[in-house]
Amino acid sequence: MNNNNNNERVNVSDDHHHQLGGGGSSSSSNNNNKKKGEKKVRKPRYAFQTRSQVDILDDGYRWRKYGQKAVKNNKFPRSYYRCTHQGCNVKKQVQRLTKDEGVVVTTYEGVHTHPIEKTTDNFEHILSQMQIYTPF
DNA sequence: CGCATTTGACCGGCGC
DNA sequence: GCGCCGGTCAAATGCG
Repeated sequence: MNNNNNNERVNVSDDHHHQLGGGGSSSSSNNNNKKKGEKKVRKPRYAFQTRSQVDILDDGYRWRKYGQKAVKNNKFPRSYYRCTHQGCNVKKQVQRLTKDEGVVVTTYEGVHTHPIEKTTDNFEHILSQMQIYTPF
């Protein structure tokens, strides 16, 4: 997010005709790869397994869905959410189990840099049944 | 009027 | 080298 409306992507061909992915643009002279030497900020990944009927679990933060794609392993599509807070680049991934439609796997990436907005009573109930998997 | 949500397209990496 | 998979962005629309 961040402001700045100058978000124009350098499109060599302005063709807005549908083009198959992959082909088309590319093969251009690129070079400027300004990379900010950030410290190795490792983003821990936390996976929570919860039993819920809806994908939208309010854990007290604001989430904005930014994509939805179906994986081959799962019959249901995967939902991608992102925290809409300033400086809070936390990503959330929700996936439903094919075998158990009532089971939802929520994977959190990163850590929140701001206090919780609110604590949902339901959220506490979810915490009670949710199991945390931390492979890192 | 603002923002969150939705869909499509595209890119990038990896496998074969 | 190309194909497939997975992931993210981007614009438009609807709702509050």
